[in-house]
Amino acid sequence: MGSVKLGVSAGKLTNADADRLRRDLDSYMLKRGLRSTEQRRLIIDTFFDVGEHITIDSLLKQVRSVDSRVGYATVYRTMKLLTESGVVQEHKFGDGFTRYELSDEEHHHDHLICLDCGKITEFEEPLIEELQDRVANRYGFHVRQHKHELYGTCAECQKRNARKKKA
Amino acid sequence: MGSVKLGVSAGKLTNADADRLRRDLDSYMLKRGLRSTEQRRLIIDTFFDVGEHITIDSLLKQVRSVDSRVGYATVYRTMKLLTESGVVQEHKFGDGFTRYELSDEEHHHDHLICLDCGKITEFEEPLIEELQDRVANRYGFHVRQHKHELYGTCAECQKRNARKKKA
DNA sequence: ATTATTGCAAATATTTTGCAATAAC
DNA sequence: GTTATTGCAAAATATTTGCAATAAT
Repeated sequence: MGSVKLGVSAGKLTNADADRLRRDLDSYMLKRGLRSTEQRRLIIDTFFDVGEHITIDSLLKQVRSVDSRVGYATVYRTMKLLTESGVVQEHKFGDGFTRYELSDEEHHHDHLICLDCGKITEFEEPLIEELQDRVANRYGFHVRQHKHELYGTCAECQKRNARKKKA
Repeated sequence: MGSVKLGVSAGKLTNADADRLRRDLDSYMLKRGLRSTEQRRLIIDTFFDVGEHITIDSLLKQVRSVDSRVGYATVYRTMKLLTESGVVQEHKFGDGFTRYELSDEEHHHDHLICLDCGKITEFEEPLIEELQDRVANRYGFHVRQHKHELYGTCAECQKRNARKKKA
């Protein structure tokens, strides 16, 4: 809502990466004869601005602060479109809300999810990916996508909890 | 349904492990004054028999083949009880159904999920767990649980698909 | 002019819950 | 006898869909 908008960042991606994704999306839409509507542009722009792990609800709120008439089915449909185009990835971290983030093919990352405050942190660990491939090979399994999520308590919440205990 | 029942196995766990889990459950229920009803016994016995990655639907079907009057809310409530006691673990593999399996504290395992046939295979890889702990340490993150799932195509489905392509 | 898209409301699908009846302690 | 548990139906939750109106091509 009253949040500070930078209008520059798209999460941890560089502007060049974000631009590439936008071009990917354009060509995807062109190929299928999909149309560029006011709503889609607004939703997509808002998402690229806010990025990182946003929920439909939160995205809709931001979108409606600009155009209050946008329906939530449109947001769902637009995010589905983005997902199908490969430009964004869906995540379900178990709180019941689907979250979306821009794809980053170069640097695949996974997630730490704090069960206390909900904060989501990204991590990269190529060695894990390597071992994972080796495991898949053992079973002759062809990996198309994967999910590696650590659930627990983030550093800040641990500190906060320790303080609370003392008091 | 007409499936072969061994009446022995509880997935990959040994009988000793399964027995320990049952004792854990008993003491958990005793401590909280929870009651052993006919329905609960039936549901729990059926689950211990069938085990591994079963869904509520499938479990209810098996239970109803013995006692057709059991309601599905009872199955949900019983599985929630088992989960809260720590005896079973819930998994959501993304097909919309929650699956349950007996906890195995000794040998933690993760999953390969075939997107073609739905087969779920377990794997163990202590080195990944180790690296994972190291990652968590980097962030001062305290891991309480984790999820490592590889989605793709299993060996059999790859073969089957190759055959189909030829034909 | 054709047809993709929108917004609404209704439908889905899984899980949860309120409540009166029942059964375990 | 007290209170946890059951089964049913209704509610809750997130997402999807049918459809008439609208807008992009």
